[in-house]
Amino acid sequence: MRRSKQPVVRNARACTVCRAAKMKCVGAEDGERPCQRCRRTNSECIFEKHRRGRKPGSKLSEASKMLRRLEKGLNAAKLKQMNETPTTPEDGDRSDEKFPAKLICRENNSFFKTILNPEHKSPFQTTIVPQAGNDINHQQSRPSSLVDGCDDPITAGLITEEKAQILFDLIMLRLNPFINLFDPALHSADYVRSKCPFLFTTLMMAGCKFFEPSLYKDCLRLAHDLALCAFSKAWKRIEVVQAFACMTYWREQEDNRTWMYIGYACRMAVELGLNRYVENPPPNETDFQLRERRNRERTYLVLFIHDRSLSIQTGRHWMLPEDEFIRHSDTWHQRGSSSTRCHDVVVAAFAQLRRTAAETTDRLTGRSLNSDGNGHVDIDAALTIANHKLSRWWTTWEREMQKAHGEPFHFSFLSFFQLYTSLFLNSFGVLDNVPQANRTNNHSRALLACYKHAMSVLRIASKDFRELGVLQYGQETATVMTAYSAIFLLRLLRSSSNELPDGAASDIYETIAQTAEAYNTAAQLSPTSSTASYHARFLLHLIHVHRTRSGVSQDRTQQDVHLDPALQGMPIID
DNA sequence: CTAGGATCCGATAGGTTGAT
DNA sequence: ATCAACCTATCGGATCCTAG
Repeated sequence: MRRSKQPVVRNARACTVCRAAKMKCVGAEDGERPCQRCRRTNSECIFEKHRRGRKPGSKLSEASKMLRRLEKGLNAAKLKQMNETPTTPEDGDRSDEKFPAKLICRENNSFFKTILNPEHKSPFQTTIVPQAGNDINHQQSRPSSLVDGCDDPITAGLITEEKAQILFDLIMLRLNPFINLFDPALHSADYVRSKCPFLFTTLMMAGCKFFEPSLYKDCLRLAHDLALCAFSKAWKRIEVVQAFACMTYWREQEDNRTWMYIGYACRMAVELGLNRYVENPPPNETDFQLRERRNRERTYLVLFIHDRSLSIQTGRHWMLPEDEFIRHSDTWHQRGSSSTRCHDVVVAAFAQLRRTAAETTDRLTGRSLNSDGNGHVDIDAALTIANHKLSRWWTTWEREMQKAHGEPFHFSFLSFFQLYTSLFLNSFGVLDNVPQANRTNNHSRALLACYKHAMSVLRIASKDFRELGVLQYGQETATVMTAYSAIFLLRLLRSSSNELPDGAASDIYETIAQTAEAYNTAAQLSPTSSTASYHARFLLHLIHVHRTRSGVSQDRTQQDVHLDPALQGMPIID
């Protein structure tokens, strides 16, 4: 094209409005005034940080690399090499202390390496290579009940329609409050089944995990078959996005496809335009259309939240940007039909919580534009702002939840995530490598905040959730949060016990033990789900190792390091 | 060097206005 | 009502840009 003639020094930036309009963005060069288009249309002229360049661990690029290798006949050699190379989280350099995955992996590298581990090769990657270039669009409106030779639990004869109804109700009642992805008024068993057998099967699988253990294994197999089918046939619809998300919420330890599933779901969500922001919904929209639109929006928000949580847990870069839709999500819960749903309040609240967390993390790790340009990061200032925002967040969302007539669970749930976020962010202010003599007031303020928040996280799990009888239904994220809190507390005890309040040591031990006990009780309630009992043993193991290391006997430490509660079938202490 | 996101040209659809 | 002229929004796709 003619543009290639001279170097065209253009600003290389377009505001969100021009970007959406795909038009040249002129008139905002000074960074002060809005651009011509925004001035004309009277819209907010916002410039976002660009996201160009390859993303770390891009699955698509892996797939196309794989294709090339196959073409060149190097397939065998490369596969062999891959099998020999152990999976290593690649970015060892960046703010190593702060991401839960890194902390948890060091404390106990066998239990969590599967939960959080990013990179294991999935069978899909090697067996199914997406057909690059082949047309995408004609699969759009599929699947109906028995597609492509894949059964759902009903056609497979595992579950009767009546039982499916009951399971569905239980899922909506017990599991949905943790993920807030579904609208029971829209998502009936029939609706989901007619829309997408993959989602239907995935939900049945989750339901069986807790309420019909004898069928769990079979349903899980069907769900995996359908996931494979969804990959290979490139099904593209919102229910597939939801199904992939659901595949990760209550997964087993040995299943390490979280990143791949969520990555795929995020990509599809964007391709489907689930994040399309409509300021004014069409005037003649029926209630059903409204629910379907809200369903799309909710799915995107839930994915955004999940994506950011994973990013914080693992230190990987997030996939979904903070776009216009997300920026307007603080009132999303109010834009439903008549009365506000508590579930929607949770979704809107969490989206804001993630925004604050992301913004602060960027600032703390120096990725933000706001740091002073010399690479210096003012941790204390960033934490002051963050803590202020977090307490405002709580005031706002406690009130919104009251307006929506939330139940005790909803308040505990909001608090659980807020406290964890506070813990995570304030942990940036607790620097182990600074000698105690050089530590400042800010340091001990952050340290005490972490102590308080971590204890509260564990108490919500061990008291509130336990008393409500819902601990076992919590998704993986909740387990990771309690693990991180416990590990963090024990680390504080080891490195800074003299800065903690009196009796902190016994309080910490007791609280972790109570959490373990609560998980143990939860485990009895859902016998096929190994997650809760593994987690209980993991927590007890932490205390045990900590006591052994810091206490009298040190001759068993070597052995303890290799003791893995996830693999050993025995209780660790009494 | 490459993948994939950003930019924005240019074609076009659809709306508005004024002359007939 | 019909039509031309003009205006604006939309979006496919060529090209540019940047991180891995």
